[in-house]
Amino acid sequence: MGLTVLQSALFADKTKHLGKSARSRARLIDAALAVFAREGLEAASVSEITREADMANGTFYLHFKDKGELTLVVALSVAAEIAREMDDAMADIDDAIERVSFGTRQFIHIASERLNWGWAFCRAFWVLPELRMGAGQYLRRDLERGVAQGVFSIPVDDFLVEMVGSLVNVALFARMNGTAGPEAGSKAAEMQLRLLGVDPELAKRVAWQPLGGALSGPTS
Amino acid sequence: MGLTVLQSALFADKTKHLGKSARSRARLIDAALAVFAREGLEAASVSEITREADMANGTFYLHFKDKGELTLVVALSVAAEIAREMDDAMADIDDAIERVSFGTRQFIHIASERLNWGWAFCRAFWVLPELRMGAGQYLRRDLERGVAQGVFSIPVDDFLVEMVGSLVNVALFARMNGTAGPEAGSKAAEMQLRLLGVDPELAKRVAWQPLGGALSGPTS
Amino acid sequence: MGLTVLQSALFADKTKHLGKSARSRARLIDAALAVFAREGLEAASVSEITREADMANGTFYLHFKDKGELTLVVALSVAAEIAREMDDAMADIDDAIERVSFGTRQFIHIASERLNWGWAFCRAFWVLPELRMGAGQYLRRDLERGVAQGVFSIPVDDFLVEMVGSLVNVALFARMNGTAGPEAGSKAAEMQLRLLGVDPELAKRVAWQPLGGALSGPTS
Amino acid sequence: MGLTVLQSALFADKTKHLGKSARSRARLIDAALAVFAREGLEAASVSEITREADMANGTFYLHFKDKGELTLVVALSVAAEIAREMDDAMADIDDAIERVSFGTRQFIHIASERLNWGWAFCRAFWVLPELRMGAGQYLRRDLERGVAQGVFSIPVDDFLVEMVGSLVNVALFARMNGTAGPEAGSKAAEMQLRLLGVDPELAKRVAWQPLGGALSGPTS
DNA sequence: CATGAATGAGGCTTCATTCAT
DNA sequence: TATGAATGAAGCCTCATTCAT
Repeated sequence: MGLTVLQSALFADKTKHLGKSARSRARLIDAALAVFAREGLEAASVSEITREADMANGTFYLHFKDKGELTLVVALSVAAEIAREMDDAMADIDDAIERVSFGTRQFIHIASERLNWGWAFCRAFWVLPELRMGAGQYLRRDLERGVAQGVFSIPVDDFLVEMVGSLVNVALFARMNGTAGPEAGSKAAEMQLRLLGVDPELAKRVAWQPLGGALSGPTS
Repeated sequence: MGLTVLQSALFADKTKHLGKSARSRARLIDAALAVFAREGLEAASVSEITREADMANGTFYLHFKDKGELTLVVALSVAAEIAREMDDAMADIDDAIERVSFGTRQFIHIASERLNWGWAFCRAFWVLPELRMGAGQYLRRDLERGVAQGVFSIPVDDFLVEMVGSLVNVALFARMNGTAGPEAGSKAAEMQLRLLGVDPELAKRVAWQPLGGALSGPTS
Repeated sequence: MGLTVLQSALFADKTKHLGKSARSRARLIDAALAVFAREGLEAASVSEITREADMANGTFYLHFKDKGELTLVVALSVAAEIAREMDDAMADIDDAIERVSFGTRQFIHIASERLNWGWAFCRAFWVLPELRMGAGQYLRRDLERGVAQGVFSIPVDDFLVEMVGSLVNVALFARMNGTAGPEAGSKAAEMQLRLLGVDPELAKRVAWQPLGGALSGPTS
Repeated sequence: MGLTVLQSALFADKTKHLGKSARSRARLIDAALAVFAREGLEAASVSEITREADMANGTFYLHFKDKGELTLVVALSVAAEIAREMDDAMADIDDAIERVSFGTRQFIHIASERLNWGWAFCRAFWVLPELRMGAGQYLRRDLERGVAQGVFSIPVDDFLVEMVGSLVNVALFARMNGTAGPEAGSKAAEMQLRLLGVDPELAKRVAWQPLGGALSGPTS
């Protein structure tokens, strides 16, 4: 299960039925993802993105007001897509402990497997508050669920969400780096659960249990 | 105790007795800190830094080979200075739990109190591996101490160090943001200790106990 | 027949039928020629060239990777154009003595008559080995022809080619200087022939004979 | 007899008896020679020259008004020194043919043997009219002598001097390049003599005869 | 005389953005 | 819609020269 599952045109593929304009826009988003992943948000230039998308330089501004707008759109598109996939996969998990564990592992899995997403996400995370907010929404609900279920022993507030959420991003970063292997997700999940007050034994058990068919699921 | 304690020329102040060149260099470091804090590492331009330092553009290159060299020097200078101060303050703490707690709180305290240091550190953290490494060294020793003392129940490896370390940076970030108030340090420390396996009650007690005279120490 | 036959846009003129981009590129080449002629290769700055071409600074890099690339392109364009014209004019000259004489005279004539070419060539000659090589190819063939015809009494090698070739450049230089008048070509040709072993009387006769209609040829 | 006879401080050595100022000046000239030889006239920067001379940057302007002044002084110093040595060596040669041959061979020999002189001379030759003039003076006298002796069959004028003189420089250039070996001097001399009207057989004999003790003379 | 820090103009290059086609 | 040439501000860096010590 390597990192190099080739998979281009993630967003463009979904717009075959839409107008030409929407398709161009999607192609730009895909290209931007690739370039962001390669070079980072600031280092990516509009011309490189359009070159990657096989378009003329000026076409960019028909679809986006700004480089900044593109950045946002790309990040949120990725986040939304990941969220959608995860919602699907997690729809019938009730236990907050399992949800947090599965969510973290699954997220890291998806992001690192999907070409360009992992890096793009890492690169954008600390720069785009919108991204952190968006991701935080999901996490927060599970944390609150855990408190309600009496399994997390720590009050949920923005700060907690940021801290627990950042652990996911840091683990993803290590994964992309090569600093950490495929076990990064489990390790991160275990740490989160310990932090949240789950018994260490249980945390380890849940975080390292096989992910089930979900893994091979909607990876595209 | 707000964030706006005016305090310019942190490094320049220490070089009054040195040659003119060293003083100019220090002025550049201070100016860079200010600009990094305002705009981030990449967005800071040499001309803006020299303008901030009231120098001619070319003077910069008398003191640094490169913008990259400056970046490194600034980050490591700050890190070294913080490390020095913290070493002093922590010299006689033996208990690993206390060390981790005190270290985290004190670090956030110092960095957020010193004009520009907090932001500069946050901005540099994810961009400069050297910085993460350097900070990690210190943390790792305390984690290993905790394992040796039998108070931390999780094996120490690079990944753990990165994760626990990142919590400090994330908390500092929230502090600088205004997302978190002065209690950020205690909150972060408490979470770290929980993650490491310290009993939640103990973690809370240690993380929130008064910091002692250290706080009023060398904050400037 | 002075040196100041106004004649701008030598390359641009030939591209009226091509795309806008090619025309801009040609304008840059013409401008570069002018600036090279005025200031020399190294002293010419991109901004001065674009100013001469009435373009924005950045436009330059749409057409050339580099100042170096431009330099080469300009030198080789000129050389190629001169070579083309000379090939045309010399196609039906068989006698090596006449070829060398005519080539030298014609070259100096063309280069000194065409606005900027003379100086640009002189300025580039010692700096661009590619230019010396290219010019050397042509000369060498005529030298070898002369040996084959039994009229040149000196073995042809790289060194000889460089020496004989440099005489052309030196004469052109003197012509541009104003040190030498329009007779520079004949004088240079005569010296070359003497050097090559042609009888002095014959050398003088050939080198000074009227150039025929060629002179009034494609000087534009 | 390689090109790498180490020989630093050519001018500085002669000023031991002079004031400190004169010695510094001479050190700068030597340093400039080295840098010119390494990088060319325009590429040499004042700071590199002073660094080579182990002096402070500003000291330069105590000794020279300008970078341009230095350039001139360096070139003329070298020329004067070479001329002095050659005058010595040629004092008792009467025959113009021998003088031209010996002069050319000896000049190339000295310049290519003396560390830095060869390159510096080549690099300066086309840029400094003063240098060409100076060298031309000497050559002209021998050419006129040859005409007077009835051995050169071509009228002496500025143009001839430039052409014959340039052959020396071109040969030196090829020598420095590595394009030509130690025989460059003889080859060049032979060509000059042929050009001047000397019988090819005689030209060859004279140009290739052993140089005599002169060679081992003042080469350092 | 000498030092070496400082200056600031100017060179090369990139890039977000506009605009005529 | 799309193109791609053009723009010009801005970034990094070098270097001849000046000046306080």
